[in-house]
Amino acid sequence: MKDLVSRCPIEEGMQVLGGRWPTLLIYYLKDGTKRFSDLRRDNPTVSHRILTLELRKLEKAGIVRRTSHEGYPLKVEYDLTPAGLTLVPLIDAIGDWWEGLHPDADVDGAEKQSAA
Amino acid sequence: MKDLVSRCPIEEGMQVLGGRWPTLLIYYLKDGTKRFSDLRRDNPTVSHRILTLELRKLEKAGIVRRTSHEGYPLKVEYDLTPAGLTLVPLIDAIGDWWEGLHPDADVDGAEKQSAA
DNA sequence: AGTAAATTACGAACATTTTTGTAACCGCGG
DNA sequence: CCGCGGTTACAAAAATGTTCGTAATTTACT
Repeated sequence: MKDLVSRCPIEEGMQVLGGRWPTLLIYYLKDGTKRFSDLRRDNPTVSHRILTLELRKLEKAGIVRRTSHEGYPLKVEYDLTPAGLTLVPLIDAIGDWWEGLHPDADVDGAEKQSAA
Repeated sequence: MKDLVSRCPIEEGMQVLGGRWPTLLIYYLKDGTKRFSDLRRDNPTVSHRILTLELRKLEKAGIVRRTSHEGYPLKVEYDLTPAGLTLVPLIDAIGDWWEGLHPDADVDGAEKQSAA
């Protein structure tokens, strides 16, 4: 997603939220403050480089806050900003919408038996 | 966005809506039925191949409906399904949220003079 | 006690994978 | 011969992953 093609706030917002990780990260941060390594452990499928990049992007967008503590061992904490918190119900709504549209359809192919 | 890392409906929904085009297309279709070439003209920055792909993805997701008319010259019409229509206010909400978070901040670098 | 190794949170270089674009082609009618 | 609405093959670009290195402190081991 290199650049925008319009000045639509929807497009701008989706550029930040659009990828695979942003909503996931927001969801993990919903539970409260997390350290970088916590987030790494929470979703091991994201590389630390991308995790860093995504967190920075969310930080720059004003969705998460990064708090770097001085001492050693290093400690950096991430949590949602107030704006990030207000976003949560909105992406929740999209989840609900999707769930209503595709009721319990498993996209991946697991759990084939529905009525046992 | 190759595959999902969770069975979260939010992630599944975002996988469909996530790119640059889906929300744009939904917005153009909000105005009513459009032909393929209309959509091409509406956003000339998308290649026709990707437009086809995106439209098909949205169709498969149940967001847009594709109606192929028989005769010649060819005529294919696209419009939002009821589910697609219910989605509109949700992505609107995201746009509003973003706008509230970044009030008239131009992300691109244009109109530098704010207080003339 | 002294040294190697792990942890912590990254940054940078390079490799791979995924996405998007380009160009050509299709059948057919105006 | 172009336009409609695509599809296919190939090419470019973008996203993501992998690996190595950093600074300082704790832990592990001998």
